[in-house]
Amino acid sequence: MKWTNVGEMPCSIARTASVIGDSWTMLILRNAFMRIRRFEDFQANLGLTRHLLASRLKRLVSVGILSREPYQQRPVRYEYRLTEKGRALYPIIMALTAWGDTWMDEGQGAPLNLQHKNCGKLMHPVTVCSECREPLNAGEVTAIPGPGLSVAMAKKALKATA
Amino acid sequence: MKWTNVGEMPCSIARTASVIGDSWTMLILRNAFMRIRRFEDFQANLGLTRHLLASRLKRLVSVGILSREPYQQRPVRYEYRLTEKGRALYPIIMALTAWGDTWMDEGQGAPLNLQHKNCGKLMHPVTVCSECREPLNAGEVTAIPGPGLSVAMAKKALKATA
DNA sequence: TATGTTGGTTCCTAAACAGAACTCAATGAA
DNA sequence: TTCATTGAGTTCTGTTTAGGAACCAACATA
Repeated sequence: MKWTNVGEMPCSIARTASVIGDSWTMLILRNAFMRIRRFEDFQANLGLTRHLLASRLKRLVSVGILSREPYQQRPVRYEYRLTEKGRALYPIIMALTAWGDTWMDEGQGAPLNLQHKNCGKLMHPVTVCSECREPLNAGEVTAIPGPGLSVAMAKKALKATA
Repeated sequence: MKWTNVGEMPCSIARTASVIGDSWTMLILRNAFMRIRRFEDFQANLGLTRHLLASRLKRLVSVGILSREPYQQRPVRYEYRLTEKGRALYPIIMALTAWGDTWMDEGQGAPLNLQHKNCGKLMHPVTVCSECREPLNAGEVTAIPGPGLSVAMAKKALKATA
């Protein structure tokens, strides 16, 4: 299967990965969350090729994660900002950070400590159940077919008939 | 910069992305969390090339996210299981799922609903502050240089001198 | 007029990927 | 005994994508 088709799978992880699963894309987003907005700044910070940066930014704009807006006229220059959809990726960024801090620190502690502005304390992100607020662990969650799945199945059946 | 060097950046997201940032890798891990363990099953489920699957599994084993263990002798056959380090990726998988459910459902609702075994309710994962337990949003967290950063900086300085 | 800034694009080469076939060892069935 | 099957890969052959560097366009500054 080509990577291009993965986004069509009836799986939220596949769909998410099809959009941000690319390696550089995650780092671009991390920089976006750190208030980096301009082409040159992304490039300088990440050191990826300009070519690749241009293509990734274009894709993120096309899926609505970033918006491209002029910040000056004459000459007109654009900057890339997270949209609401983009800002909603924050828990993913947090989860990546937390895992890296714990498991990839090479025994030297986290490169960055996190402080929650609201409560003022040094913290780390925790993923909890929306209902009982207990932390979630692997194996504690059951997946039940949802509305999006039956739609996808119906589509697939239709395709097979045609 | 080559993608290979990204893992050396003093950034937990870069380090995490260097390991699981690859598109197929995330889907392999999702399957691993769904109790898929064997080469053929991964391949049938994901439809990626055998070549690529082999290389991704090898990498995941080498970084300690999966372990490769024989499940039978004569002929000896191996299966891939999440290690503790691998199971710790669960919040990332959850965060990806939650975002996909909300933003990539194509208006048809989530493909899968999630039920928390412990409390029995349909739920979605929420990322909260470990200290005050409030949900975290973009812009509410400040990053402060941590121990891992100074170590990385010192190393870099040393390299530049040499 | 020369130089710099920003945000890209073009070109060439090197690496990675998709798809299919092939290997190998052990079993099972005819 | 011979043939087919299973599981876990590896090899082969194009096609895509990535990396690196140079180039372009529109203005601004000296």
